[in-house]
Amino acid sequence: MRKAGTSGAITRQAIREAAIELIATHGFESMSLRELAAKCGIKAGSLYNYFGSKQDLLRDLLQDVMEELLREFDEQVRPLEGVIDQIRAFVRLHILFHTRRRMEVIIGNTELRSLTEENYRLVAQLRGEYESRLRKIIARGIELSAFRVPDAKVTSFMIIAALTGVGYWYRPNGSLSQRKLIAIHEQLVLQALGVDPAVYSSVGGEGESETARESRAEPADEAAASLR
Amino acid sequence: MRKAGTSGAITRQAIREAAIELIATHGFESMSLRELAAKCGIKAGSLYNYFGSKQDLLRDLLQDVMEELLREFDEQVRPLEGVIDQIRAFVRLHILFHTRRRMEVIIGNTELRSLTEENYRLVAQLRGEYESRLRKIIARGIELSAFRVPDAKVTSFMIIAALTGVGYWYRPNGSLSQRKLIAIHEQLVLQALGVDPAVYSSVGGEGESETARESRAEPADEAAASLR
Amino acid sequence: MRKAGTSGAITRQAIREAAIELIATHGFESMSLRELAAKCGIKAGSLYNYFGSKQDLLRDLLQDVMEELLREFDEQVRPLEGVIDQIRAFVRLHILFHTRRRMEVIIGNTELRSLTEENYRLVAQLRGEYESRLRKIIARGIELSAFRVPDAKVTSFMIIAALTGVGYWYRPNGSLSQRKLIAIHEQLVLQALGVDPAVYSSVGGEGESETARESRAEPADEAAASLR
Amino acid sequence: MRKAGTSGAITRQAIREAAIELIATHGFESMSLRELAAKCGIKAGSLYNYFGSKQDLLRDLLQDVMEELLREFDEQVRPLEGVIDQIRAFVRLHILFHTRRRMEVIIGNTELRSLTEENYRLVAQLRGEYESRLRKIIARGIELSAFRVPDAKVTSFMIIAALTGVGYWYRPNGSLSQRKLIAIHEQLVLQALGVDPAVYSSVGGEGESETARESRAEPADEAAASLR
DNA sequence: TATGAATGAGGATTCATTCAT
DNA sequence: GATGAATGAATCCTCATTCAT
Repeated sequence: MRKAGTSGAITRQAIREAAIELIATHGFESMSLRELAAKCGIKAGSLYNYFGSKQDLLRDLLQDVMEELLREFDEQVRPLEGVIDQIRAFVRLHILFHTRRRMEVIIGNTELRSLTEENYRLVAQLRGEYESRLRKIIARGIELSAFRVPDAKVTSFMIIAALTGVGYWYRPNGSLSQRKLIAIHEQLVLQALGVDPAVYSSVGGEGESETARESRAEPADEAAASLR
Repeated sequence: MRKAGTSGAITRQAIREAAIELIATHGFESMSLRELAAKCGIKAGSLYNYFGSKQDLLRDLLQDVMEELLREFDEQVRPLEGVIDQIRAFVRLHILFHTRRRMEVIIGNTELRSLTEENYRLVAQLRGEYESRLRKIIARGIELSAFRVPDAKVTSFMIIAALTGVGYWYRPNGSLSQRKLIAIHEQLVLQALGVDPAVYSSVGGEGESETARESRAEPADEAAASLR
Repeated sequence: MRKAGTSGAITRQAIREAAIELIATHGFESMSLRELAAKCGIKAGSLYNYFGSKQDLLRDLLQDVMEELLREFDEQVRPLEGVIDQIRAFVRLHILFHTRRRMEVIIGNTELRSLTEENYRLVAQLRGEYESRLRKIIARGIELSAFRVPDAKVTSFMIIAALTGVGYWYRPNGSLSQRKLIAIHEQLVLQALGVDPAVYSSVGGEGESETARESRAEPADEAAASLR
Repeated sequence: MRKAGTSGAITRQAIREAAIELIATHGFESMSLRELAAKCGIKAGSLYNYFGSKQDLLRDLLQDVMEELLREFDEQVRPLEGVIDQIRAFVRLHILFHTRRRMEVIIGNTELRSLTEENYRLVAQLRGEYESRLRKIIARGIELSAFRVPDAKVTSFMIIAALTGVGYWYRPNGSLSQRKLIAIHEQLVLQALGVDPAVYSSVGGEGESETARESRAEPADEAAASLR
């Protein structure tokens, strides 16, 4: 039977959003399809008009988020000239993305293990691609003597881990603005890369560091690896 | 009936180790008690001689690992005098702990959401304690003008996230030794804190930075947030 | 919406043929209407333009095949004079029908249990009719001393079972021609009825028995009660 | 929880018997495990203490019945000397087995299609073995000129089909005794094989044919391919 | 201590069927 | 005639847990 006034496209979007929230908070295995369906106002069986299996749903979510992240990288980071500007743009992109779509990103980190072997490879390849792009920037910065770090690969892992962590404790309505958040992490990352403060502070402008020092940020008391 | 030669203590230890491995690789919800029991050579029902419920088992694991981590912090970091030495010791402790007991640590990050409300509070409090200790070091470093970072809290989160990431890609038999791993991260963290290289390199000694630069590290190709 | 160029009659025939094949190979309960629809190039819901329910479809198939069989009996067997000629014609009819329409016939044997009580009675009555006609021939042959068997009813069941079995192992492109198949079974059935070989061999002509003895038949290795 | 006084062995046997009856009457696909469990006085989940899957249960039943049939063949038919005595013993064995264990035998014929490919091969091999043994007797009889039939393989299929049919219409409490049933089929089969009546009637003794002719057998009105 | 047998609740998934469009 | 979207009931199966033995 078909409810009057419903459209497939609307239901599809509702499923996507409900799934993201449920998986991010309870975990993929803990999310029952009954629960998901209820959140969308349909019955469990009807979900199968929209995906082939629970596993397919997860794969779609993880793949989509990574492809979107790569697309934004290509738009916002790749075209820039200097490595310092690229790192700045990367920090900005990563943090904005991880706060704007934090639930999807958490799923992307936490639920990899719930993918089948084949789907895992598919998504891991995209994640590898992202890390690889950062690594190339760092490697170039080392060659140009702009950065002073011993290992591009380990450094790229470290930066991604550091920035990704933000998504776990950031609260949308907290007192720490995204602008300040980005400014703080630009400084931390550039310092970690061994960039001379004289160089980067003159570029960033806007006096974020002073502002940030005054900020009365109230992030979560612990940086849990899960939502609550 | 009791199998000859088995002692409760041995079985208890076997359960602990098997559970850590299963949870780290498959996730807590995905680990069935039948599977766990089979790995220990007993039947599912017998597990209940060793714990009250699956939830209890998880709480015990998460609590134990955090208490041990705090104990090591008290021994190895707190007694030191200078904030730079303390940070160095912290990096060393955190990385050694996260590579030595990486599976327990992964569980500690990933399975928080599977704890009941009450157990979550208990474990979160311990994790908060750990982060708070690092934050105090950073705050003191800022006051002493040894560190140049805008926000102690955000910085502590960032450092913990950065170092914790190591546990996800580190492979015990990889070509990157623990010593080098620590050296690299000491440099990255101290730089991030804005410490003058002239200061810390004279202290570290042992020439890690040169060595590390030559290292042919082969960590995993992607830094997945799960074991495989 | 209506696809251009499709006509209801064509779709109706496609459904019939697809259903016969699917039921014969997978069984009625195992055939899903989605599967059936897909085989016909339509969607499941559209099937209901052609039948009232899955049960109706089954009843139609089983009823049609039995009515056709009875019609052919009336044309090819009933008009003959001698009981031996009638048995010969019966064997020929039954085998031709069971090889030509073997899938429908298999359904007729196997899926009776999937009929509702009411539909079962309807189809069983037709099947009883068919057996009853053979029984009457046999009974008349016993009276005329043409046949020497102890029980007409049991004998009729036995002959039908024997001949029906052919449909399960016969392969359309096997090396055993329908003509030989019929000749062999004519001999077996007439012998079973106790007919004097001197009598029937003179009638049959065409020298099948010699030919048949030379045949290099390769039927399936086992006579399974299902298609594969 | 364990009900006081229950034993696994008893439940196992109850499951076997209930499954045979349900599958024979409703079909394998139509038998729900809830229904099966209810018939055994347990809950559906408990069935899995006794088999790995519904498919395993079916395979076990089909395999067991064929292995038992082959065992009885080895005991009762193979040791005999003359081919006529062997055929007699075969008819007796087959009919006794197919009336005594008729429900298992029906499953064996009807549910082959519900086996997975692998299990099908396993059971089909046993069925092929049984047919092959009969074929060898017939082939020897042809060589010895004891039988006059054109094709040993087709004849073996025909005889098995003819005798197997009995299981479908035989009613345990009908007026046709097993002794008479066997006598009738001995006659039909030996006649079909072209054995001279003078030969076999002198051997069989006991005057079954007269007795049988008087019998007022009331088998089912139609010989359905399923139980009702 | 350990086990085998049981439970009851819940899991994902499939299905025939309906009906507004 | 055909479809896409929905339903509700049913499917097999798995699970943590219990308890008499």
